[in-house]
Amino acid sequence: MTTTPTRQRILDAAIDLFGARGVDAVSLDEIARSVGIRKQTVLYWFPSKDELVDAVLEAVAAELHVSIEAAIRSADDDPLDRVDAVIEAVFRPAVRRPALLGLVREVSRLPDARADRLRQHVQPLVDRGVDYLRLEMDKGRLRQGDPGLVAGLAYATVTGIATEPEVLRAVGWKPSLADLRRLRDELRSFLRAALSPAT
Amino acid sequence: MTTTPTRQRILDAAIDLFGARGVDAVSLDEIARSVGIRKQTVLYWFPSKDELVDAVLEAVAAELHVSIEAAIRSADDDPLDRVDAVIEAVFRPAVRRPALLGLVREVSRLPDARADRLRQHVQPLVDRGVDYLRLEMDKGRLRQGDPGLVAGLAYATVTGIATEPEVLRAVGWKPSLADLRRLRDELRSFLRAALSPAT
DNA sequence: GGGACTGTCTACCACTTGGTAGAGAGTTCT
DNA sequence: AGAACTCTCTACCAAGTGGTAGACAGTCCC
Repeated sequence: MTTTPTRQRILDAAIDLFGARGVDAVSLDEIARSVGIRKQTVLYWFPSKDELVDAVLEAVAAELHVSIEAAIRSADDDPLDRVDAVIEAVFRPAVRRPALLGLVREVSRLPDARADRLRQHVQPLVDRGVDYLRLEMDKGRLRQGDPGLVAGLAYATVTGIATEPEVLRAVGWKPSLADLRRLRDELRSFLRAALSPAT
Repeated sequence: MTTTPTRQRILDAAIDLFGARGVDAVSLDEIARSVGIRKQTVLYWFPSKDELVDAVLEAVAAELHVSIEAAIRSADDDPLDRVDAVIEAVFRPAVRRPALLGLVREVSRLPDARADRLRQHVQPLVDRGVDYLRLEMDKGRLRQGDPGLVAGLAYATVTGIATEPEVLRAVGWKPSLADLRRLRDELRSFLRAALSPAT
């Protein structure tokens, strides 16, 4: 039998639930129920809720890391094309699993200690991205600005739009495949315009 | 005596706590404690937690509405200047009270019924904004695009950056007054570039 | 003065939370 | 065969949740 092992099933369910409604609002009982086991089995695999949260965040970070890394490597030299590739890399898994980016947002309400630990994990990726932006700005292939803040703003745009379906509904957007494509294209134009060098 | 009335003090505390940590993670007991009263007094003013949440959301929506409305009226004709003014209008109250935009984000995890009600409340403002963008796009004073999605993206950028201090810390930003100004200026350039008509 | 009203409180209640203790069934090792 | 190990379970528990009932003091109106 190749049934997914219990641990992984718990992790999957936790990603979806935590991402959709927040860590605090989801109980171990609810996670267990959605997997079809008892809460105590959850606590067997993850000795406490805190450790489950850690494991979930690490898994998500790793998944996005791999996806982004691959996108950058396969894109060609132009920095705007690379930005496109990263958007694509973040968008695809997020569509398959809408809760994923919601989880990223959960980080901002984590206790400091855990947030620090997670940031250390992601910091090298961030630093490389920022260095890259600075380099391309110097070359004149991206609009001048503070590379760190520009990176933060681009990130905010992508995660913001992906995690606030309410906003999109307010402007008449529906979660269909066609509208999803429209959104992706518009996001691409938006960021290209925001990042293109002044003419 | 002109001490703030109890009801208002409860509302203020609830805005801060809900905004910082989410509606689900904050108990009535905690709100009461932070005001210096008992939970039952909270329940006297707001018959249930749900009604408190409603009141909090409505108060925040009203505050932002007024602030944005005033900013638009006082800005001059150029659409990019008006966008600047709106950013300023959203930024200033958000700095004075960091939890404010966090609360806006809470909307996306509200039960549908409540979210709908709140959206109805804000819909006219949104519609006017989108119509305005469309008009200026037609005049060629803003970059062409889907006005609704562009509005959503700009909104996502502003609220995203304001509600994710973790991200900013990762790129070396500190919550000082000088850095705050740098952030505001960078946000302004970013959105100007994203919205300016193609040359 | 006496009743109605207002605002805050204490005392509970049923329910849910994260977590502990340990039983019991299968499997693996020797 | 039997010991050790792995996994899932039932049975609890203390603490906290949103909410109800009603006592009590002060003020206002007649």
